[in-house]
Amino acid sequence: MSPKVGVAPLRREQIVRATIRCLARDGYAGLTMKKVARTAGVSQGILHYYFADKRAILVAALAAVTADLDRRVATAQARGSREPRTRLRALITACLRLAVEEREFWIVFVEFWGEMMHDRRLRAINAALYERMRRQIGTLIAQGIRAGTFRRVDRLQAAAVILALVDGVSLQLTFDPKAFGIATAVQFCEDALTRFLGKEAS
Amino acid sequence: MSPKVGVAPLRREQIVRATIRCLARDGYAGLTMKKVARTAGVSQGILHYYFADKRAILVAALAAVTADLDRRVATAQARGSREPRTRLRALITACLRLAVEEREFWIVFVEFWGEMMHDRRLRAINAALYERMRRQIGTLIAQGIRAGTFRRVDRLQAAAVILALVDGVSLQLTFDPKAFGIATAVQFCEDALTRFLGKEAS
DNA sequence: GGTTCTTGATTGGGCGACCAATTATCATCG
DNA sequence: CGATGATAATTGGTCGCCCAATCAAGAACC
Repeated sequence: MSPKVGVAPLRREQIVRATIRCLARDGYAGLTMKKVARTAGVSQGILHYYFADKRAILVAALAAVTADLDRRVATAQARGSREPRTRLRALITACLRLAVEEREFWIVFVEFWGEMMHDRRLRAINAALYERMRRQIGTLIAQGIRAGTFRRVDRLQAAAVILALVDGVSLQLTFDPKAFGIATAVQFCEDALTRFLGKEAS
Repeated sequence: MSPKVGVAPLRREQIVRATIRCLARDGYAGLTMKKVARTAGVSQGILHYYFADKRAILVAALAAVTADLDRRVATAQARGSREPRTRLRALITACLRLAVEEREFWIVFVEFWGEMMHDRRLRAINAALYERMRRQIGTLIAQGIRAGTFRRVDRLQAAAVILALVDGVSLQLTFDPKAFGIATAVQFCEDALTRFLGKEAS
C-alpha cells in the first residue's frame, strides 16, 4: 500500500504543497483530488498511492502548516536576545507576520478552524500546536516574572490570553486590512502586552 | 421566481435555521441541499423556490448568525447601566457567551471565516458586522474617555483590539474548553481591558 | 379559478476511490 | 560492466455514487 521509506517523501511533500495552494485558492469546500493532482503536476491516481484518502491529505496539510508556524517561531526565538520581554515580542511578531507574509498558510489555517470541529485528528493537531505555544510563552513569562520584568500571573493562562490576542489580531488583519497594518498590529499587541504583564502603567 | 412578500418568510427562516443546524452538525464541506431539506422537514425542490441557489442560502445563514449576535449585544446593552465601563463589560460578556451558550451559531460563524476569503458577499456581511461592533465599542470608549474613566486612546483602534481579543478568547474557549471556562475568560478580558484602557494599574 | 406554494422524480455532471497496465528504479549476478 | 528480473512508482481510464439544479404536475389557498 504505502511506500516504504526514503525514496520519495518528496512526492508527499509535493502533494501536500499543492493541497495547501489549492485550499488557499479555492477554499475547503472547493478542494478536489483532480485540482490537487493538476496543481502538483501529477496524475490523480498517485494521490491514493501516497495517501489513504482525501482526509489523510488534509491531515498532512494541517500538519505542514503547523510545522511551518513552529519553524517560524523557533527561528525568531533563536535569533533574538536572551531577555524574556524581547523574546516574547519576537514570538508574537513571528506569529503576526505569518498572517501577512505567508498569506496562503494563514488562510488555510483559518479554513481548518472550521473543519476541526468535525474531525478529531485535525483537532488533535491543532491542540498540540497550541499546547506547544502555550508552554513556550509560559516559559518566557515565568522567566520574566523571575527577572522581575512581569507581574505575577498564572503563566499558562496568560499565555492563552496572548495567543488569543494574536489569533484575533491576525483575523482582523486578514478581514479588515485597511483598518490597520501589521506595524500597527504589532504595536497594539506590544501595548496590550505591556499593560497586561507589566508591573505598572505609564 | 422569488415569492413576493409576507405570506411565508417563515419558510425562509425555517430553511435558514435548518441550514445553520446542518452546518454545525456536519461542517461546511458536508452541507448538502438534501440534508437541509430533511432537517427543515420540507422537500428538496422548495429550497430553490425560496433561494436562487445553495450560495444564497449560505449568505442568508451568515446574515442570520450575525443578526443574532447583533441582537444579543443590543439586549445586553439595553439592560445594563449607563456607565461606559459596565456597558463595555456587558458587551464583551455577551460576545463571549455566544461561543458557549449558542454553540451552534458560533461554530457556524467560525466555519464562515474560512469561506469568506473566497466569497465577496460573505466577506461583506462580516465586514459590516465588525464595522458596527467597532463603532459601538468606539462610542463606549469615547464616553469613557470623556468621563475620565479611560486613558486617551484611538477609539476605533482600541475597539479593534478588543474585538480581536474577544474573537481569540472565544476560539480558545471552543478548542480548549478545559484550559479555562467562560468565567475565567470573562475575567481575563476584564483584566486585560482594565490594564489596556485603565488610567492606572492596581 | 387563478395564483401561490409544494412535491418528488429526473438530469447531467463531477466527485472520490479503485485498478489494470505501464514505466522507472535498482540490486543482483552472469 | 551490462543484462535481468523483482519491486516501486506512475498513469489514465473506469466505477458507482451523490450532488445541485430543474421541472412538470399537483395541492392549498383566497
